[in-house]
Amino acid sequence: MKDSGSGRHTIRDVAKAAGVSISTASNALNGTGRTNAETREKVRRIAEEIGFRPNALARGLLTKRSHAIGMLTNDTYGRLTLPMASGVSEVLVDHGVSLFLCATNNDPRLAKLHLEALLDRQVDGIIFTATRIDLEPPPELTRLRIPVVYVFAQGPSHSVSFHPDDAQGARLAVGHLQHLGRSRILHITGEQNYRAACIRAEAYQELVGPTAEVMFGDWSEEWGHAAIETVFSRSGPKPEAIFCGSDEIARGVIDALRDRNISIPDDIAVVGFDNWEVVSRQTRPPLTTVDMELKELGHRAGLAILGLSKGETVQPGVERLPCTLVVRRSAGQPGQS
Amino acid sequence: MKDSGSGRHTIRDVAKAAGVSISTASNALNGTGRTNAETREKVRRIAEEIGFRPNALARGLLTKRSHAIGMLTNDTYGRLTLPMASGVSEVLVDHGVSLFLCATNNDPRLAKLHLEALLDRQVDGIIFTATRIDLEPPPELTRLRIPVVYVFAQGPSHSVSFHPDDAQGARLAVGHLQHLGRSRILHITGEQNYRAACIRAEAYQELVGPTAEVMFGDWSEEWGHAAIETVFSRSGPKPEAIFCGSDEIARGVIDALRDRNISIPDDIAVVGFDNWEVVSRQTRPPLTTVDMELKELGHRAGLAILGLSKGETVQPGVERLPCTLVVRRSAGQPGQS
DNA sequence: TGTTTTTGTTAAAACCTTTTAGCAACTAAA
DNA sequence: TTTAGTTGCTAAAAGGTTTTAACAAAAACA
Repeated sequence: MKDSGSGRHTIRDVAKAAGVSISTASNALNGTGRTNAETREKVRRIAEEIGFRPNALARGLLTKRSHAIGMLTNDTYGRLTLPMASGVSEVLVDHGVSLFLCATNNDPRLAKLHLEALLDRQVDGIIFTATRIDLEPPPELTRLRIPVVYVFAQGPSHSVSFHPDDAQGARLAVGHLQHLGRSRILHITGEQNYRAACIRAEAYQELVGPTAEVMFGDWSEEWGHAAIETVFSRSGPKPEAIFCGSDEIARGVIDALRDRNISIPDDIAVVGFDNWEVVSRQTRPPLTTVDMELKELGHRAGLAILGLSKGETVQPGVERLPCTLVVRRSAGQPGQS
Repeated sequence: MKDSGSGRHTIRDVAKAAGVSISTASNALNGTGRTNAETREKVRRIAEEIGFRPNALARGLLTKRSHAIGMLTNDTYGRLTLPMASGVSEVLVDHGVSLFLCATNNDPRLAKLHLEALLDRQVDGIIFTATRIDLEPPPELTRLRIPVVYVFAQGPSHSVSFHPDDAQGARLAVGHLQHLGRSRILHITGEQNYRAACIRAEAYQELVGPTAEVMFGDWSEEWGHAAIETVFSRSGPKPEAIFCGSDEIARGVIDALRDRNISIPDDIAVVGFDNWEVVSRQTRPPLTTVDMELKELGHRAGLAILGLSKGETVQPGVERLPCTLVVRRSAGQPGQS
């Protein structure tokens, strides 16, 4: 079975080898139209034999579905979007859909360039991702004729978006601490211009009540250190527990507490947020933290964009997916409530 | 200018509006064939006006160049491949080429699925990435008619691949330590079945001579701790400096040394490898470490696959890109040699 | 003036597939 | 035996672009 010119076999080769017309071959392979069972089998066998695979470009051109979707991500492959993207990819590949990855580096010019390229390629849909709240999604996105799904990001009012349930996650963490009998609970978290930080802080305040105190800073380990410095350089009662806005912050907090010979969790219990294992597994003691189930988030977003691109309707609005609590040793033992 | 059916404008719309034939429009837009300067301008102006953009599927179908390349990556978005991928993407987008991201999760079935999808889409080339040495690239890769570039991974003998120059990076680190007057230098590194680990270890041994000692383990912070435990639980002279195979290991090492009240860098100087800023910036003291210039690596790989896909020839073999040393405080002050 | 060259334009083919409409042959009903 | 319906197959159109070959008109040459 010799190559004909360009390389890959076309459906024409299959048809010729099977002694049928191109249309029959197509029908047989796709199970469309009317075909004799016998010829159908024959065509399929031959296609298999010569390793025929349909040209996705030609197919897409005709059917107007490219079976590709684009993902625009503004942070350069942060640890949030990537496990999520992996979840998206998992879902898509099972449906024969491929994923274009576009990193925009927060550069609007680049975002536009990527978006145009995606449209030129006739992608069936776009997933837009951004963690910062102060960066608006490009307004062109709302005027597209293809579906858009937002993850971590706020789309326009009638759009479809997926977020971790930050409030529920915060309640999980705080509730766990309260259940351990701690009542003076401090919240050390990241930048206030991240919506997630605010939502978590609010849920925390609601649960803790008047003694609640939120310290905003940035998302770094350093800030965790600095915050502890502040707390211990001022007078007044010290907290019995600290709920941190990220695992990195928690790591800084834990290190700073250890420097002060404060026992964790006996003197102060600590809970993080992210379950970024490379951090949460390595703190001493290992960190009890909130897992945002990023992969599942990706699954859901993938299924949504897949459905939308097929013309199915998907419940619009913000869907918030539940977080889970991963109990390690920085706040109560697994077995001890 | 009304939408015609499916949505986007076609070159037919441009031609009609400009009062010329489709071929003239195409020639004018692409600068091919012979066209009167005046008509050329007119066509271009009109195309701009109505926002015409050529359908990449149709173009690709005809020209046999899809202007897309695929990236097969076996580790689920590790911190090595991703900055690299970002570099690839940067180069590609400037040439109007898009990137398919395929995460294979070390699953050969998934790898095959992704590879087939990429071929169906007529990608112009493939970048294959894998950090583990014990996992062979799928053998199908060598039989493709499109170019393949390997990064971090070993391709077949006559293929094109890019690696960080691990040996040079190791020499940079060890040389720096020696320059600071340290001679008893220990090397604590990761798994022996990573080629990078072996190369670095060898370069280290060559430079340090008979007193060299390599401790293989895994790539975790925990192993850094454990290694120090071992070193200090046995008799004999202690090292004056430690060259670590990764920043994570270095972090474990530094923490363990601090626990023992050993001053860094005065008693023992420490150098890492990776410059993973989220780690290296946060150790106390901040970590002097080797940067593999991953983005640059991506640039080079992107340019290579781009050139190859245009039919240019690219020097085959393994190209190793120089690492740089980032001097922080864990091994000598910047100003003090 | 007649011949060749150059210039600007275009119709048509090609890329590979899916889908529509139609054709022939056969079967079932009248 | 005619009519209607079914079955299996195929030619042709369509999708949007690039490219080839051809054509007319104008320009250059003899």
